[in-house]
Amino acid sequence: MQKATADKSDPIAAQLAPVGRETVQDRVYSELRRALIGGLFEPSQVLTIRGLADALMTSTMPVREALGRLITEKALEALPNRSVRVPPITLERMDDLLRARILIEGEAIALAATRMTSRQIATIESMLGEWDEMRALKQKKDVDREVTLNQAFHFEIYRACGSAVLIPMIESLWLQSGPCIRVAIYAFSDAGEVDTAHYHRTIVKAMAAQDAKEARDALVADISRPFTFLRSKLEAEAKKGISA
Amino acid sequence: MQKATADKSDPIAAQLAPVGRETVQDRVYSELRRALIGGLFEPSQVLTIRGLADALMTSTMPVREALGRLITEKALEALPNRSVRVPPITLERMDDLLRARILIEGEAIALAATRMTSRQIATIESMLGEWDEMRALKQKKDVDREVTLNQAFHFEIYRACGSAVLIPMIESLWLQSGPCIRVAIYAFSDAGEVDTAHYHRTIVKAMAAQDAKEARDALVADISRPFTFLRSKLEAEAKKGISA
DNA sequence: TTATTTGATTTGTGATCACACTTGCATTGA
DNA sequence: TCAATGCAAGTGTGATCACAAATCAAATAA
Repeated sequence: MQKATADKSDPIAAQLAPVGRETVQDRVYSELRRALIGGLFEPSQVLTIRGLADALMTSTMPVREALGRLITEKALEALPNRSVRVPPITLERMDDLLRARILIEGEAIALAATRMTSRQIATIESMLGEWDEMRALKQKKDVDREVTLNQAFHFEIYRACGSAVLIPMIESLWLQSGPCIRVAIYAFSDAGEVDTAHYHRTIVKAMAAQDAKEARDALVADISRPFTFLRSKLEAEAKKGISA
Repeated sequence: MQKATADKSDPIAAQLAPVGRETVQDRVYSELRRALIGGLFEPSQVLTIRGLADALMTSTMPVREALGRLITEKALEALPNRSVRVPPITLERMDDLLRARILIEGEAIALAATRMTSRQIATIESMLGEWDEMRALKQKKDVDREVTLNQAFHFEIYRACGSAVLIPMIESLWLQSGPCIRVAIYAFSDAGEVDTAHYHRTIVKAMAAQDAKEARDALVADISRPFTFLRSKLEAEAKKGISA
């Protein structure tokens, strides 16, 4: 029908952009999302529409829509000045985020534990090797790759939980805790060893055994670590910097 | 200049809208949000930007931003046609939503159980009276008022949980389950008695006793009811309407 | 009659413009 | 010297326009 005519009249153009031509607005949204999860923006940093539009080489229109969406996800914050910024880190907010993540991601991994196929388990198992590989040449602390790999590992599991409701909520939580995590990972690198691989190994073992409770506990230990670390760091700073 | 002259020439107008002039976009967003939670849109209904702009007496600009925000909250659905619609009801989605609501709202009420002030408990207790009052003159089934009152009751409790992370998630869940709930309440009204007040009374009793476990159980019973009812209704329809 | 094509209308998307408000800086006054 | 006023640049918001894609309808051909 209409599709047939389009195919007949211009099959080549249809081939070039066959399925879902992505809109500029989606591209901008994904870009900002990735930057936020990766912690490329600093907490309390203010973002301007025109500034981002220039940086992303587009007009203001897609940017303002993307910012609006990120604000509703609480990934950004709308100030009364009508300007938007990355939410600042506070101890209360960190505890709040961690509690929500334990609750929801814990539920997701428990669901996934009984649903993951051996194919999917093999996938996350293969990801463990990349940590060792990265540790081998760790003269350069590649924080970006750490963040990316960690994200891929977790969401490969969460996707298996089979809940179209929980997964977007987890994405929103990662978006909100992104800036904190980046700060924590930097602090980690200074402090000592990055033993993410160990925690992930424990998770994989539990998933392979289809042990939901064990998997949940291992996950809680994994995601709590950067938060508790950053918490002690912030408390120490607050103690010595009360004057500020 | 333009501002100074405006302020000097018309200080009274400045008084009338002094503090937070709300943007049109926020008004549109709130409006659509209320309509969705209240179930004023039917599942699978498609919404057009220009149509809503006309209905809300504004241009397309605020509407498209509001729609974008609602899509990221999964309150609306973006079709590959680039048109948006209210997500259709499926059994899988209903179960998914109910599980998430039990998980998150259950946690919120458990937190609130230990934090509610006697002032807040008095508030929700006073809300019980409104149910009786409404039942007294229930010749006309006022679904809108039921929805509003139910929402006010629950969120008065959730607000007390003290989590700036959980509450937006609960709002998102209500947004997503709004269309289902409306259908369920209509079915309720046909089927028989609306005994929401009984469930709410049990909740208030648990909150007054600061019994987190009891409160969670009572809440689960309350929010599960419309879902299980609608579920059986949908299953019956699916059984007899396989041909369709 | 039915299927196909073609043209008109509708719709989303992106860009641009106009306006109001905020912010920051410089000039002016005490 | 310091505070206050006034001006200018910057920013968000809303409206409008231009364009491409989709949808619908009528007309035509098989």
